Amino acid sequence: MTNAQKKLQIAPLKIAEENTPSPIDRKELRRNEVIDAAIAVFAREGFAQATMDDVAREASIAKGTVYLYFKSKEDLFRGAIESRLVPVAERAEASATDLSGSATDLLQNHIRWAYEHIIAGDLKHILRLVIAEGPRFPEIRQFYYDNVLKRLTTGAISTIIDYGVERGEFAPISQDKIALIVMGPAMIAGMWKIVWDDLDPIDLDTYFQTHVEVIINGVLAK
Amino acid sequence: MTNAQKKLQIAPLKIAEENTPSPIDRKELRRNEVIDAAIAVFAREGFAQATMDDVAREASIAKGTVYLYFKSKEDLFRGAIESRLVPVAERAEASATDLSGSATDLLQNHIRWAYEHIIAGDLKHILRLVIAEGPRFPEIRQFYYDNVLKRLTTGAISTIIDYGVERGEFAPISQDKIALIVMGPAMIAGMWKIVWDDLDPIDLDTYFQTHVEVIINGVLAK
Amino acid sequence: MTNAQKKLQIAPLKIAEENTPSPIDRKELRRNEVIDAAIAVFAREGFAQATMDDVAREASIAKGTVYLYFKSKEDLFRGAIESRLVPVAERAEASATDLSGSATDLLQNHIRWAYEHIIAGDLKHILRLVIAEGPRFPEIRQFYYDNVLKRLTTGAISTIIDYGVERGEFAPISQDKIALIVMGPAMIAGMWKIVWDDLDPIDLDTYFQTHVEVIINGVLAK
Amino acid sequence: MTNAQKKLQIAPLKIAEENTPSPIDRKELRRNEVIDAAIAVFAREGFAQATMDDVAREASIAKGTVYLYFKSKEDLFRGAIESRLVPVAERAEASATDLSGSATDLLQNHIRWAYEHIIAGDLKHILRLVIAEGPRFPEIRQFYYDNVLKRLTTGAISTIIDYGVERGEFAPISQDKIALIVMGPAMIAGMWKIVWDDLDPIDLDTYFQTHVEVIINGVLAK
DNA sequence: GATGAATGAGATTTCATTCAT
DNA sequence: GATGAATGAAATCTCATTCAT
Repeated sequence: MTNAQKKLQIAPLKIAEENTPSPIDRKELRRNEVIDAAIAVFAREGFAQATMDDVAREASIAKGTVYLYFKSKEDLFRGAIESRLVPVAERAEASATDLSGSATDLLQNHIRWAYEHIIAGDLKHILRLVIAEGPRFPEIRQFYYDNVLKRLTTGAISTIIDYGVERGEFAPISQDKIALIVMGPAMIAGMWKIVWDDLDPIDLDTYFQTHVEVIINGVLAK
Repeated sequence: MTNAQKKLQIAPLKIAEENTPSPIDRKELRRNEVIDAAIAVFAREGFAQATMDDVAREASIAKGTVYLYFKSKEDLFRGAIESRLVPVAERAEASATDLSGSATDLLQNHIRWAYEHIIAGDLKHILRLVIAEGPRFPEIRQFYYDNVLKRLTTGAISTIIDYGVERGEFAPISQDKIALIVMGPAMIAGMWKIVWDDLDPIDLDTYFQTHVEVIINGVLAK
Repeated sequence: MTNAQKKLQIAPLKIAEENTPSPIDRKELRRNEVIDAAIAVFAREGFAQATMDDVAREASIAKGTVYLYFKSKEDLFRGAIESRLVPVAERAEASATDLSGSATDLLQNHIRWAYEHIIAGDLKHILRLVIAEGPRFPEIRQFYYDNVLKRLTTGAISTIIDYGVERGEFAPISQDKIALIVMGPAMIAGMWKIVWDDLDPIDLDTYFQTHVEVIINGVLAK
Repeated sequence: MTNAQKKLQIAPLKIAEENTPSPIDRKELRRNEVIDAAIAVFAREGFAQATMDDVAREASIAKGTVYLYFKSKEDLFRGAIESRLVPVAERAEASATDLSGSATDLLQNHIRWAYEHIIAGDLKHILRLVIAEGPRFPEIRQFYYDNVLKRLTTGAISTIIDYGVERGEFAPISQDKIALIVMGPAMIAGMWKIVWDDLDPIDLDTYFQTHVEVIINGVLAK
């Protein structure tokens, strides 16, 4: 693509539609506000300790209103977590498609992506909630497995590893949970940031560097 | 009474009476029973969802009896977790004293120890409880940090790594949380066994093997 | 819309709807219902023996509803007693303003007022509750002192006595608790009516007569 | 009685019997210790708030031991109060026997006695307990009435007043509760000392003086 | 007789959920 | 649709009473 072409390419105007959104959009919008509030409260308090009042207050609505969008507290918990995981799942899906070039680079980029989007962002709280409440919420546990962990273990990372092994770039590894070994240090860093960071903070940049070095050295063919 | 008489006085044989322990022992014993029950219930239900009735029923005692040993549910939670961590802390303390021979072997043994005692045993539940409830229980978070994590990060593993680096056996690594990177895969495997093992089980033996291989290759000097 | 139109716009008549009070009024109303029930129950059972269930049942509402208006049983006790004392305090305040004419008449009227409003009415129960629970409720003790007893001892009666002494109508008396001596017989009659009246009833009319005669004879200058 | 006689009158030696009292005495002794502890605790906490543990601790015995002497908390309350009232009742009985000399003096001495033994001593706490709990303990209410109030209203004071009226010393008064009017200021002073004395203390000496002056002036014939 | 661990009924309080306005 | 007052089931915790030692 030349510069000339670039200049001609004009994105369509994004006109901010401030005026009344359609009823459906409005409902969707409000639902999302409730979810945002719910995630904030659940992350802060945990599922059992959080109250519907907390959620309503966080969303600046009345308690009864929450029940217009979710039929129970459990339903809200499931809905909130699931809605947050969908984008991750989609991106995770997309990311492992083009297997080309250095497997080392692919792996490193993938780990970086996890740090940037999960560990440094809000999604680490979802992981913690699932670890904390998963045993009591089979649906959530299942959903997290289907959308995150399965994609991790049988998808993305696992695929890259296989690709690296095929190329002779990585040592031969036959371990269906290799993705957990590769990503474990990142996940634990996320938990640490939530629970212990104020006692003894992790510097994510250097931690990430060391993590990548150790793991990639660890899988490289000798 | 004369000295002669004194000398003749022979203390009666102390026959170990197994059936009636001293009151102090009995109290300690009962306290431990309550703790065992509490750990089981908290591991199953989480702190907030667990009820004192559950704990009492698990220990086959009346609800009020629990309050003879712990003054509140929170106190029971703290007491139970702390009592379970003391032995770990002590063993962890002792384990890193003799730095001799191959750093690789030392490291491998240490990782094996963690799998055998924490991941394969009950202690993984403690880790999960601390991740789940830590933010709401500063004392527990602190206690876990002081007795487990600090010993892990600044003690044991960290010491072995330094030793390996000095010997030229390991590549130079300067990362204060290296222990987390080294142990992360094990910790996450523990969480997995609690939450997702029935959906997709981890074979701990082979997982451990791969974990050790990758990590030790990862830290070895080239 | 033009100005002309605006002028023609006439606000609809506000017909006082007695059946649907404003939300604020309703809330205040309900709060008062709870207080009425609470006073009845506390007077009957005392603070410690009264249960929140009793109060709720007396008010014909659910147990939880009481907690919408008072955050604890103690709070309800304080709130109920204080709300009952405000009118007394206000009237007591107003009553001692016009010092004119016979001090004897003023004093007699004041004692009569106490019999009519405190001893014959419900307020004697408040006095009993404060005597019974005061030591454990510093705030209530203080509140009763500030609003009733201080006004009695340094206000009202005390002022009338001083006025009578100045006029030469009463014998010189210097006793800061004279009001207690003057009102003591009435207060004790109130306690009697609550505790022993069914065993041996007091005829308040003649008791009041004798009380006034003795006390006024007692303070008159000879 | 002459001085000589006085000197000759020698009280018998009171030999302290430190060695094991008879079983019956010992039981009585222990029972009294429990009662002392109970009175102290009930006075401090009220009936409902006091716990059997408090009483046992105050008496330095085990909780179960209290039940060897009293079959329930209510029984202990009744027993403790009644045991404390017996001496008062007996003395009150004895005190009104010799009607001779000035009725004014008799009355004054009787009021003084009340201040010295009831208001300044511990017995004011019994009065408060009966006012506080009487409605819920018919037996106690009855007992206090029979042993204290009836003797007060139909006995002692009442008799002195009648005697004074007959002598022409007192104005004619026909009021069966005159004793309450006469003693009311003292009783209220007792309640004040328990509940409000730290906020605004009563000086009992001058209060007593004024009380006597006002009441005796109040009943004197003009 | 004395102990104090154990009991369990009953109290206070919370909070998810409903529903009249 | 939105509200928030009302509900009542269920939780924590207390404590009078019992009873094995």
